Amino acid sequence: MSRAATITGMYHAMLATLGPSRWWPGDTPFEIAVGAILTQNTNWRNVEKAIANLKARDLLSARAMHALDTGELAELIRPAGYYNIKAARLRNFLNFLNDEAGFEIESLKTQGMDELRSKVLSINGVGPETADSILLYALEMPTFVVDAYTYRMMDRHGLAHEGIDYHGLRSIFMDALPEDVSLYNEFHALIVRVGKDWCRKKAGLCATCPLQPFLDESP
DNA sequence: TTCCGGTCTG
DNA sequence: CAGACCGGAA
Repeated sequence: MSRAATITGMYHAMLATLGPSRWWPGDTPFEIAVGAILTQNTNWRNVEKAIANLKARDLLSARAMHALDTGELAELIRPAGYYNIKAARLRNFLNFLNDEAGFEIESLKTQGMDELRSKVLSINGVGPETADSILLYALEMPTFVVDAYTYRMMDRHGLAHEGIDYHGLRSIFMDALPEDVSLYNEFHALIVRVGKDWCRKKAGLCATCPLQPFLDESP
């Protein structure tokens, strides 16, 4: 089976076993973008507490957050961890939104994806995973999100050569799949669920994993 | 007490 | 390349 067919098969196996994910957690594109930054190197549960702090004070808007000083913002997002550096990164993102979109994140949708992606990547504190999360989940643009779970899953299944970088792995998915926002959204969500519950960093639970049929040693 | 997870800087 | 940045779950 070709790698592309295998990847497609893994998607259908995960979807059949786990059901649809209904991602991304977030009520608005802006909230989703904030969540994408807060979740860097952090479990989503911690991010939810930080988002709740902002919501409880009616501060979950670009203008309101921009008006906070970085120290206040840091305290509010404290539960997400790395709160000092993330406050600075959020500020960089808010400045970008102000300059590029007049604080209206959805106005970014009029830009071409590749051009916008490189602009977002140029924000200090926004790396490739965060950029793709914002483009895919907040702006509904067809870019594939790669994360630590994606690396691990592909490595364990022998589908990514050692030392492959972010964009190499992203290309594997985007070359194998049709350009489809809903598909990329659901695929990443399923990978996260499998990564957390089966393809764990230590002691992967391969025997009961939805992707067990795709392991090399399996029949 | 250890484990887990992105990005930047040195 | 390694180190810095953090909280919460296991």
